[in-house]
Amino acid sequence: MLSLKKYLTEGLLQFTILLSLIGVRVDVDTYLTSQLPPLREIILGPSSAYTQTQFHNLRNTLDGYGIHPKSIDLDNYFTARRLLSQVRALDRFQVPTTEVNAWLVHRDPEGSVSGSQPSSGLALESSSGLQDVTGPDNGVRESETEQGFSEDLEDLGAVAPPVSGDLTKEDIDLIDILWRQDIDLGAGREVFDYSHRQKEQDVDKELRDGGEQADTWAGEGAEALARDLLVDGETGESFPAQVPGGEDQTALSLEECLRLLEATCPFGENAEFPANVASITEAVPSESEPPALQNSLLSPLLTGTESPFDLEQQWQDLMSIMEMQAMEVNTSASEILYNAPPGDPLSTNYSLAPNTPINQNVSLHQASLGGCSQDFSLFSPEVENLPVANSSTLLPLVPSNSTSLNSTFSSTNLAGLFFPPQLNGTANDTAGPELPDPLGGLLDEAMLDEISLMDLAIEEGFNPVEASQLEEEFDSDSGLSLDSSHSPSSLSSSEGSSSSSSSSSSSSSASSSASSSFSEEGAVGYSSDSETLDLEEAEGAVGYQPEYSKFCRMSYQDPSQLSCLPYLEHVGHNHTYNMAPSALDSADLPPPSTLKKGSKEKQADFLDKQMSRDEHRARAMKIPFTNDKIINLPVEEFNELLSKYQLSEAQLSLIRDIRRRGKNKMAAQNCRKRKLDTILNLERDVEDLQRDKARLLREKVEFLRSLRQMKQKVQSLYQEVFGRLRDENGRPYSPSQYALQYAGDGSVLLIPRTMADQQARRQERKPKDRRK
DNA sequence: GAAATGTGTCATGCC
DNA sequence: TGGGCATGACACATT
Repeated sequence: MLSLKKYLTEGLLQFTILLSLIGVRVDVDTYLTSQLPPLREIILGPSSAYTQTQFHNLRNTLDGYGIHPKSIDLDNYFTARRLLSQVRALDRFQVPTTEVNAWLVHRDPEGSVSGSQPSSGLALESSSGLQDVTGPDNGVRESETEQGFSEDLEDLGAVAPPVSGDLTKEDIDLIDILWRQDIDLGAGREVFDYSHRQKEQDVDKELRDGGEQADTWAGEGAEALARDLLVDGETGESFPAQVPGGEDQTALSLEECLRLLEATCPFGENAEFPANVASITEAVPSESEPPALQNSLLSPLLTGTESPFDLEQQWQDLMSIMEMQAMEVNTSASEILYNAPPGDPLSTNYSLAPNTPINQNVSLHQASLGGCSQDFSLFSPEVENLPVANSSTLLPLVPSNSTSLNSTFSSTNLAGLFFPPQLNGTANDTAGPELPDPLGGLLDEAMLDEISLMDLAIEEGFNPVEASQLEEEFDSDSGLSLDSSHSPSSLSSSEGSSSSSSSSSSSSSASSSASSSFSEEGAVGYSSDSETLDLEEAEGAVGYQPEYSKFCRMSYQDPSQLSCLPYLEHVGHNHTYNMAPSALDSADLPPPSTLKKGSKEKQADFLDKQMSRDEHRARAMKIPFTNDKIINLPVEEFNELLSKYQLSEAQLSLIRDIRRRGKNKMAAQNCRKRKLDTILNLERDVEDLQRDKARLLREKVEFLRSLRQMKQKVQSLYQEVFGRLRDENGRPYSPSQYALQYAGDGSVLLIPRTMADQQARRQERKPKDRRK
């Protein structure tokens, strides 16, 4: 999440500045797809909703087991997790909007990427920007890009005031947003102001001189904070007010980007994405074909038997494939994307789907890559030699009974999905448009299978947003509530409560909550009406040892660092699922040094606040053993323990309640943990299924391509054979009167066209009947 | 102040 | 039958 945040922020800022420099107003929110969190959240930090659930999600992941959420080792874990997810992401095809932006900015300088390169189909397969996003060297490139942005941003942060003089108001606003982000990360705007920081240090010095020993931690914390602010550990941003050469770098970066924009300006104005393929084809540098040749595009395979199609279903099929591409198309999918057969409308739509993230920035795409022609040039070179199957030329060539199909497809060029232009392009004049389709039935069957496959895929519709969110969840290292407790506000409030007497606001609130719960419990029959919270009395309880088991219960592995800090005492959530009580006990023991500092009263007050209600009750009832024992001892030992003491009925009742509640509490924790595990497992399963689905769809596309190639071969052979046939007079047969018929034994027969049509119709009915 | 989330507790059912 | 566990539901605290 942080990397996304950083990446988005940096990319958006730089890009918006560039656009604003050329007078284009940018509403950055519109560039965010639904799979990204709101811009505000990305810039200002994740919401609490995200931060709170991270513990469980991470802890419950396979490699997250054993790491306590409050453990400082979690940082290492998060780092490892992030790296792991980056590695895993290598086989994903995800095109966040801003990544496309970065690709654009970095494409042009390489020079004229163009859509006119003859071998771009292959060349771009290895070097196209989209491929870069997921390619093996993606990490390197991305990091380079990120670094570039980061440097620029650092410079912006460092020298923003002088630069902003030349910037527009929007630029300043964006820089302001960045500052706010830094503020959110703990660095105030004044951090950028050297004089202000100096002032702050002076104030700190004064405070230290004042000799506030109780605030030692705060002073050190503030000092450390001030030190840390120089380099933000979270984002890697540097905040120093002066960075040598920073201004030059910024200027260079802006200049470079301006150059890019100048180069792409003509396309940049064309912000509107072409709504259909027809408009795209206009942009394609297509070679004009003579009408005769275009007429030959019609395949004899395209007989009326292939219509009518369910157009809506076809469209849904395409959308499902596009969805797949948007959600999770891995490298091989992108390979398909750019290796698809010429004119493959699937591929065309991959690039042009209005719902894909790429198209959010389509104008930019066009800007730097020379318009949509790039999309076509990405395919195999053959397509460039073909007239892009303009439906308007295709339309009249199709047999009359399929006009409905083509009239609908005419605007979208979808017909090519099932009627490959490549196939059409190889047709010769002799075959002509009126050649029969001897394989019509067979291929129809295949098509029907395709469609049913697509149906299957559509029914499994999945949400790309979820996958990305899931990844973000796994990747996020901002979910530590410890972090939130480090905030200045919590620091100050906890300081106040810890340094004050037992009547401090926080302690009184804790006490009041405890006492209120007593009365509440009393109302439901617990024998705790007369319980008091008098600590002195409790300490005098028979055999009662003030246990530290719940002292600083928020801590875990390093109590000396994390526990017992005053600012942690209001962290309400425990997150100690599955922790053995003994582990909790040993881990929760406060270091002696901490105990030395406070007076007895403070300790008692603190203990009092940390104790659970049942501990309060046990203390009040003078229960002679610890709650841990009550809860965790086996039944036999527990009964033995009870028999050792002379306990009143009320005490026994309380002990049994404590045991019951304690057991139930652990059970509830386990139950919740199991729930979370189940959810995570389900998420993983969904991911796996989505991956399988994407793979199947890719395979289907491959099969379609193979089928198309087979059709082409068959068509070529058909035309060749038919063209060589001569009647007894040595004249070629007319394709309007005769057709070749493939027999079951492999022989080929020349039959009258009428007969062939009848057979074709018969074969058309067969699959329909089978469907019924 | 509302919503989301975490936690403790109770009731209930099952083993 | 009692103990323990699992879980839904609820209340409350916290964010």
